[in-house]
Amino acid sequence: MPELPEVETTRKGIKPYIQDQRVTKLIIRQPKLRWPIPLSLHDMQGQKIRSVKRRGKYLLLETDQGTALLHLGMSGSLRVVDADSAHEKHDHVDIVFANNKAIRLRDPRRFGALLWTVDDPLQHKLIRSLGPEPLSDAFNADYLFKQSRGRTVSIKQFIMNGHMVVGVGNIYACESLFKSGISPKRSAGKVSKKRYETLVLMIKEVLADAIEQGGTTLKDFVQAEGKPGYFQQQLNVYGRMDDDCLVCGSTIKKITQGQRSTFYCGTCQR
DNA sequence: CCCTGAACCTGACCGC
DNA sequence: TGCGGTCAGGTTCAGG
Repeated sequence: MPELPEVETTRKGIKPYIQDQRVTKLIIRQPKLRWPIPLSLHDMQGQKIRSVKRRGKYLLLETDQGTALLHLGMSGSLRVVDADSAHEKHDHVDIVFANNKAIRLRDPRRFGALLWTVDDPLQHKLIRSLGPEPLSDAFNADYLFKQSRGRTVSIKQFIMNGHMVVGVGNIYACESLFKSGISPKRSAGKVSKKRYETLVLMIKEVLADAIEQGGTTLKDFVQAEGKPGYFQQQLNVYGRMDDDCLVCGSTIKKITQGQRSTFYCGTCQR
């Protein structure tokens, strides 16, 4: 489910409820996520949330004693609920706060993660080697062009690689390439500098627009307060196989790249 | 280092 | 209604 805009939407949604709030209780109904939830996470109890940050698709809940790292995987969502409200299937964790609110992690497929680190979270193994934030100045055409030289992978898989740039998942990779007029099949190493200029701009534009719209709700993404996102109304190619291209009218195609579906317009994208 | 494909897991949907 | 196959918004890891 969640790419960067959905995670950022979630971050913004939970922050007002938990910033400076003290964790009173941790309820772990299912510890088996991508990795087991560590017992040390209980050290979070009694701590105040000092900041609610995001790095790539990871949420960082910082306290004085350590930081919770939270990833939503493919099917995860976080909602703010009343602490005593009834949980449903796949509601694996509640982090309960002194204000009687809780953030509740639901993740049917359990590809998400919830970890605890007492060290600098940015130096954590999973975070350390991540590429730049797509909306930062560090993510620019010079950088991406240099990284791409000599690489034979498709441009689509290249921009989805979190070590190159974080946060660009399957939907927004497809959409950014469409807006850039670049074929998803082209080798990353053969894309010109000029086209990387465009691509970087389009990635930034698509992600920023999606954040403004509260993310994309395909089936079950919800914001922290339970509302869906609205960016799906602006999708040009994702999920539109056999539909007409909104720009040129030709038929949108679907192929598989790196075990993921890619949607594109063979006329607009070269 | 680079690339590819398996693995992790559940649920929805489709065709028979 | 049931059954099997396919697909799904992510990422790590093993092997070549």
